[in-house]
Amino acid sequence: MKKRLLSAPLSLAQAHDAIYQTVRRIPRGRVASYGQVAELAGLPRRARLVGQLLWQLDETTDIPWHRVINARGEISYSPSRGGGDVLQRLRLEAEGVEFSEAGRIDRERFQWLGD
DNA sequence: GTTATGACTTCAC
DNA sequence: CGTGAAGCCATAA
Repeated sequence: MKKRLLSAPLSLAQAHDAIYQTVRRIPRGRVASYGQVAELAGLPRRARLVGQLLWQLDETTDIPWHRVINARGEISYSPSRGGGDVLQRLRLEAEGVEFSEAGRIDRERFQWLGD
């Protein structure tokens, strides 16, 4: 019998699809963390995979990638994003999401709780 | 097979 | 609230 570890029922292709579908469900003006997206997609502990997938998206995608933030309620800034991180904040503010002085989002008010 | 890296998360100070 | 260390998982070399 083949070794079977906990919960890996999906192939990578299916996992990617599940994550994209989940991100698409995030309502306008709301945000979700990477870990939350992974969990809602049925992929617990795959937060880093979510980030990796979003990194592959181009500018013409219809996926609201800007509504995905880290668990601290903050945008994940990184040199590898080439300025895309700044764009993320602008897009969120355009949807009515407020940032604290420290550049953080109040999760109690703006985090998406699911459906 | 091992090692290093990263749009992450959690816990301990 | 800020920092650092450890854990985690997929990918690339």
